[in-house]
Amino acid sequence: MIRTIILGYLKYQPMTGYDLKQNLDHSISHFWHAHHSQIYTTLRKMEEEGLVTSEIIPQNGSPDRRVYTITPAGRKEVEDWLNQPMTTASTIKEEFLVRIFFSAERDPQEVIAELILQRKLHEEKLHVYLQLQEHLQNKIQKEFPQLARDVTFWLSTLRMGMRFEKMYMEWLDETLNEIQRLNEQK
Amino acid sequence: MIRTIILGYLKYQPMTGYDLKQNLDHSISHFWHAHHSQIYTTLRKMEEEGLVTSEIIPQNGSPDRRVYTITPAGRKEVEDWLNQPMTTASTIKEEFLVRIFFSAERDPQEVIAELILQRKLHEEKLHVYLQLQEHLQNKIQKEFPQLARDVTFWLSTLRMGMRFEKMYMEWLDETLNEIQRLNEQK
DNA sequence: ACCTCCATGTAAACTGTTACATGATTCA
DNA sequence: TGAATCATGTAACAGTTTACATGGAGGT
Repeated sequence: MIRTIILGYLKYQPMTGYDLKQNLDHSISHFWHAHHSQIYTTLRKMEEEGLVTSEIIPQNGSPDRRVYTITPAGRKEVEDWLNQPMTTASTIKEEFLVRIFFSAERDPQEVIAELILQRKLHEEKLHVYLQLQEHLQNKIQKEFPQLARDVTFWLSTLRMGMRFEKMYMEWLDETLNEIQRLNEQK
Repeated sequence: MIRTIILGYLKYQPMTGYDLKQNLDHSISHFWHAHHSQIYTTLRKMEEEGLVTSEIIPQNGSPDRRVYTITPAGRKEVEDWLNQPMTTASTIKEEFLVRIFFSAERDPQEVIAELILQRKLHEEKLHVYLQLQEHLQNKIQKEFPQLARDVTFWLSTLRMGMRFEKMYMEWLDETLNEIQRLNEQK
């Protein structure tokens, strides 16, 4: 997956591993996170496979920048992937739900404290998404009108992020109430 | 993670790798999926580490069953994990959002078709959750009253699943409308 | 005759995370 | 003086997926 994401970005313009990491961290990382180590090694591997080429740009002081450019073969790989529709619903991996699943015997007060903490964390995420949305709408869309169509799609994924966080918070509230009720019954 | 999940299950009763797989497939797999190969190898590793013990139960015909039992050290591992509250919001990996993120240049009709297919798939998932909910409420909860408290927590995770699928469907509808609008403008 | 279920495993490949490692510049 | 940013990489490990492999029992 990270290969496709890198290629998808390089379709816009040549970039270094560092640039890619910066870009990811403010966009796709919200639904597909990657460490810089993975990005650098994947870029090297893709260069061997002829999907990207690289050129070293010397810097005054500090390490040289290695700028990667997508090749026609690289373009083909992303496009083939995009043209092959997804026929399954993606499976999620949600550690917090695993915890709740096995929490029946835990001290309810500790479970409640954990739910409250999660609520705070998800609220913060929602806040980040709201700011990103504003940034996309008020800066990117105006400064780069040629990206208008792309921004529409980026905003869609952001709206999913916001829906997700709101839904998560509602569920946390619901679960909190339920555990409190369970506690009072005894 | 799969280690903890296995231990969490073995706390209820001794089980074989096969049993674990069956159980997972109808519960936790909705938010943490595992293949049988991983379960079998993890069980072996955990036996070496003293977290579980195994006993072979011969079958008439067909392979023997290897039944795993949790040890005190195993119990401690799950409990320690549960007592250490989670202090981050889990990061999601949602392949479909990656696709949407990079879909600006795709043929809108194909994107729309893919959204419609996803909608169907998520509707089916919701349906499965509804059936599981009914099963938990009307069978398990009545046949095993000693599990009442556990069932409450299991139902909570199911409700998250249902909220998630509903939210996803709403987002798909929203996105579908938006792409259609985008298309008509041109 | 064929499919599904029961039941177990190994091996290889792929993917992802954590830790180690360096070093200049800029800002508080 | 110390932290953050720019900029790159390697190595070891952990976790996950895919493919290969076997074979009886019971139902259609």
